[in-house]
Amino acid sequence: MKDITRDIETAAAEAVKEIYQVDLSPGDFLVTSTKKEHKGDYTLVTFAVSKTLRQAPNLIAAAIGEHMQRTKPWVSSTEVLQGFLNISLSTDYWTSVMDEFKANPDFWKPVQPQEKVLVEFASPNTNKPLHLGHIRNILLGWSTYKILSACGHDVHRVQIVNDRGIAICKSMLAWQQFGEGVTPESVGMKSDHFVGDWYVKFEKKFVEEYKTWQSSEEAKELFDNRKDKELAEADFFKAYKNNYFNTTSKLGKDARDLLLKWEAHDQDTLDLWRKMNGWVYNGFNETYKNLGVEFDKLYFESDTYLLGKDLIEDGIKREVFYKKDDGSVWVDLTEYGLDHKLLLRSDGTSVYMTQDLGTAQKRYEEFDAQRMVYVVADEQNYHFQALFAIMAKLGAPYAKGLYHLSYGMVDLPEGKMKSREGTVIDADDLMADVIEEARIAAADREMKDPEVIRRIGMAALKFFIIKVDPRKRMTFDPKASVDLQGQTGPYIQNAYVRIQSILRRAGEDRKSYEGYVLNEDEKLLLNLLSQCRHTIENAAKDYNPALVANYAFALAKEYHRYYHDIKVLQAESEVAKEFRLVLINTIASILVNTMDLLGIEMPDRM
RNA sequence: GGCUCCAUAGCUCAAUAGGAUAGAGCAACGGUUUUCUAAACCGUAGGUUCCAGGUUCGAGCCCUGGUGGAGUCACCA
Repeated sequence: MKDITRDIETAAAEAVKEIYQVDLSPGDFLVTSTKKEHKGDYTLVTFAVSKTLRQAPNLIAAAIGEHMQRTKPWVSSTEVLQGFLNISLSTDYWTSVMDEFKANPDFWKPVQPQEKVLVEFASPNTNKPLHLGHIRNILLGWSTYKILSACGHDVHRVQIVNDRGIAICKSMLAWQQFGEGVTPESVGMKSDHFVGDWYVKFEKKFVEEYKTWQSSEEAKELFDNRKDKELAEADFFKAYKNNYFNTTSKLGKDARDLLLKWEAHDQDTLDLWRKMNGWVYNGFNETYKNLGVEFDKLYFESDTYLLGKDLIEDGIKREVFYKKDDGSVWVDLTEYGLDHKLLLRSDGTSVYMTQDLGTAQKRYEEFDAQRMVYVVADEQNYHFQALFAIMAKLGAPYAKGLYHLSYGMVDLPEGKMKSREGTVIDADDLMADVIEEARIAAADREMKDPEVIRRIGMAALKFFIIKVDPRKRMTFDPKASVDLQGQTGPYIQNAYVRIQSILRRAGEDRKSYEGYVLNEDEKLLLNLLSQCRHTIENAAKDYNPALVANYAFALAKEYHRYYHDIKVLQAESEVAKEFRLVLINTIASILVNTMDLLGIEMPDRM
């Protein structure tokens, strides 16, 4: 497989060995694309090797350049600027690069020793429908799965569904008390939204109850006896809300009773729980389908929340963990720069961490994965540091392969999304909106195919989110997310569509392009194509799909310019036309493949 | 308050591993279509890369100190 950068590095190493009698490996050199304002295709940077070779960078560059020109027929000319050696490659070399791409349709895929990898993403709670934050999570998870698969790994997609706990009990209780037997069907509502509405209903009723209680003697007395006399009444009751829920509230007690009954396997409660969660899953599945994602295995918290206790027992025996007098179990993570973490409550029940330890172990046993990736928002950074540290301390064989793909929260132009203020953007609404915008934009165009319009709208949405570095917090501007021009998904789709249009007219018969002399734009495009593999490699190494997104955009941009300047079907010669047809066909294939890594589908016309 | 992360054009984002004169898009202004799809292309304008030091041939990137913002620091999940 041709690797231009590697060829240059190797040639440089050879030159250094002959001229300086010093052994350097190809990896010791830095090769970049030559800046547009200078002559040349690739640039060898010699500053770094200057010390080892004990010579000025410009002299080294000159010497290597001279040697390359003498010994490598594929180097047509070189030029030295300070420590930069700008190298121009011969036409033959460029043609041979095109030959290789043509002969190996998989040239863009990195080749890595296969590993078994688990990617966990989505992982919703079952009391509310999915929202914008889930979309970022799901796109990152899906794309990570795609990218790692392209690298040759065996990747499995899993999620853990938070299907138990007080939250779903609130929805259940509200439906039970105020629902009068309505169902999603009877009211004609998407079923996860239906359950979410009962959760909201509970909160509303609870706040009403709380407000009423605040004027009671009991509440007044509590407020008068507050520790901090400076505290205003509103602030006091805001802070006391949780306490009220757990101690005084009738609704709070009912909800907690429901949770206790669930834990005691009360049949009626389990039936209700199954019914409501079933509604939620139907709704989720529709959303996943619209997003174009699927999973290999679902873990349910109701199955896993008791896991991990034997790991804790084992840890205590081996004195990795310790037990306090009250019976609670802890681990000391100060050697990792962290704190002491609780693993079991004094009453012997689990906490979140316990469950995560158990789930990781279970997955490892089930999948035998070398790597497990958790796509979870950065608010849980500390949790995952602790989780991984505990695994390492336990000496788990898979500890080294654990990775937290941590991503920043999604903000709106007005600030944070807040469910209490109703500013959370719903996933289903959002998808419907972007598709509707695409439909409106297509109004004065010929294309009316709903499937194409769907792809365009979804491309706008997905690209807008996934082009941003996952680690960074991002601002989601609903207006900008439906843009179809500029640095967008549809812009890239359009580049692909333009190519398809040419290829349709060109017919099937392909002849030789031998002897064709490439222009500068074509070298640039080949150069970009050759970088695809490195880009995907880096994206896999860093778990960063944004790199692929930015690459696809750069390629589309370069192609749009080429399309504008260079004619293919009316080329100046037969060889030019033939070469260009192969070139644009390759570009189309890279565009469709890289976009597929992002979960974005291409239309053939738009 | 401790720890972690972030700060780049009016706005949203880029910038291989420390490499040349920090790039795109949007918004603004001007131009391009009898031509393979104008969801495109070209141009103009826009920067003390938060501040102050340091490291070196070279710093948006590394180090120190500050400023501003976010997250976290539950026998919550």
